Amino acid sequence: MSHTLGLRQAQKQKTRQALLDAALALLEEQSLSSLGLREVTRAVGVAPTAFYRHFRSTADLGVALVEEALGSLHPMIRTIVSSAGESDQRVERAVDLIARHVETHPAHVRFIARERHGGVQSVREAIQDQLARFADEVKVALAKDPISEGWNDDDLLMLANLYVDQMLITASLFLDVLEAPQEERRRVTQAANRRMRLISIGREHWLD
Amino acid sequence: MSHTLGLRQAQKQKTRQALLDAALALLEEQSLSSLGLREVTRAVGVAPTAFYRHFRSTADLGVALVEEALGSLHPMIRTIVSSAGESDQRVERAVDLIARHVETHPAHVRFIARERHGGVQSVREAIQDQLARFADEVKVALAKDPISEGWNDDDLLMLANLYVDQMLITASLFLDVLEAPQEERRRVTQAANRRMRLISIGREHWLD
DNA sequence: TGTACATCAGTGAACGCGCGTTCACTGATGTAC
DNA sequence: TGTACATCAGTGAACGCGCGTTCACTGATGTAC
Repeated sequence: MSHTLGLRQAQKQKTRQALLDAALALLEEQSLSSLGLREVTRAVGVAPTAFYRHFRSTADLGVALVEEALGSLHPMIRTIVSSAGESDQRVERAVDLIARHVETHPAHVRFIARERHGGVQSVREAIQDQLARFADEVKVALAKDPISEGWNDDDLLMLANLYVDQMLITASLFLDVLEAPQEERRRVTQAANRRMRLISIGREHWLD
Repeated sequence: MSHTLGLRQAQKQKTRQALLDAALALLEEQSLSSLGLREVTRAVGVAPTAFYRHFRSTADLGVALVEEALGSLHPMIRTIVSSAGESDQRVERAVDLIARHVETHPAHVRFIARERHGGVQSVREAIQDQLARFADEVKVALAKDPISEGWNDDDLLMLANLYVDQMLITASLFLDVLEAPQEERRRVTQAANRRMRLISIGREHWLD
């Protein structure tokens, strides 16, 4: 028999998740630095004091949201960078994966885009940490690619960071057209594809 | 004789500018959506009610800050894109200009990076508007460059947007190392140069 | 299985505080003659 | 130049409100025997 959580622990997790979910929803229309603890508990339907059983502050909750939002991205990153095939097809597949992720996790993406340069230091740092990890993962994957033969470490990391930033920019562009007609979303997709393709071309001729 | 402002108008402008300056300073450590009108007037040394003589709300003040911050960038953009010479030298000059701008206007740069995806809609829109104008300026300049022969309009705009985003990312990287030892700032400069160079290379081979 | 005690997630009252906004005001500046 | 009146940037008191945090509490869940 596996060790299940126990009623008390399970209920606690449920409340904690409800607080995270409510906060994420409230953060669609404001920044973390203006999010109130009472707002969050009100949305969940618990007493304000219950908040302290789970988080020290809204900044602390924000750090937890970073883990939630960017933790779920690791698998996607891996899928993208390990994808095989012709260059243009890989680009299209990557952009498509990003578009799908934005459609399924819009609030997470908005949160990261907003708080990456936001007003709460601990959250900014948590995001930078995770993005640095992504860049490292991407770098390792790039190093394995035959195209990268002869590349030095600094250049690989540079390209990895460029890809990560590009991924975030692309995600944020898709966010802006989430509710827009398909025609406009198509235009964003094509612009994103072209951007990525230009970077790929630069990559292919880097050592010329 | 030119028409000077009159004592009353001049004093009003001075107070208004003091409010903008105080707000910009306060925004180094928080987001606009949590900036209080009383905070700003307290920092300036006027009564809270004086605020309303100049702005309807802090969001309104934010829009004014966008004009101030991005208005001052137009000349820099023009200098960068109209610069002549060998590709690598142009890249270095551009990165250097960005670094200098960040050193002389750190608070403006931070404000734009923070509020570009921040929690106040009217400010986000004002920033997107100005960035779209930048992209258009850059596009026009790119079109004049012989390298762009054979490029279609969509691709020119794509590249212009890529440059504008890259400029902001670079500026934000310099912001993070403003207080760091010169060695680290040098590393950021070189990484930024490499990024821009890779994009240049992609540009040169776009029509291959 | 039953009992006695410990734990602890969530409660609810209370606090002092700073907020945005209103209002009637003051007094220096501007204008008309 | 002087006078009488209008304008309006900035004032200061007052308001109702929601905030974060404290505290002692309750009662369901967990544990030891």
